[in-house]
Amino acid sequence: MPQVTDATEDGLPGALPAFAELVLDLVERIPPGRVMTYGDVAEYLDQGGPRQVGRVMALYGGSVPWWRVVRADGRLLPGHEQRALAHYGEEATPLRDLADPIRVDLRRARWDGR
DNA sequence: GTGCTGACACAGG
DNA sequence: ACCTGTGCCAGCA
Repeated sequence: MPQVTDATEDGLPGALPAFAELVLDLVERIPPGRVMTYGDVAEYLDQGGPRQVGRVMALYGGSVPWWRVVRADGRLLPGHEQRALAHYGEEATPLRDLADPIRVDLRRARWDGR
């Protein structure tokens, strides 16, 4: 059926919470070389908060370009820096440093959905 | 219903 | 650069 099932009801197995769907959809459409902060994602969706976004990413982030979602400081996910750095190299994401805590240059890489 | 947890943000030290 | 406390909201035992 061409109709889109409302995933708000998690009665079906494999169905994700509505908020999770929104977050994943948004993250998936972040263009290469760009990033969004957790707070930005929540603000863009106009619901939930940074923590909820983080939780969704922790659970389902494995299916989306999670490296395009960083902290407000531009810092990467602890433990995944190496992984994200490899992607940044491919997507030419502007970085601020390479020695100290690897940080993204939000000044240029921040994506606001436009 | 309560309480803890979490891939956060911000302010202070 | 680091850690701590507080506020925020959703999911789960």
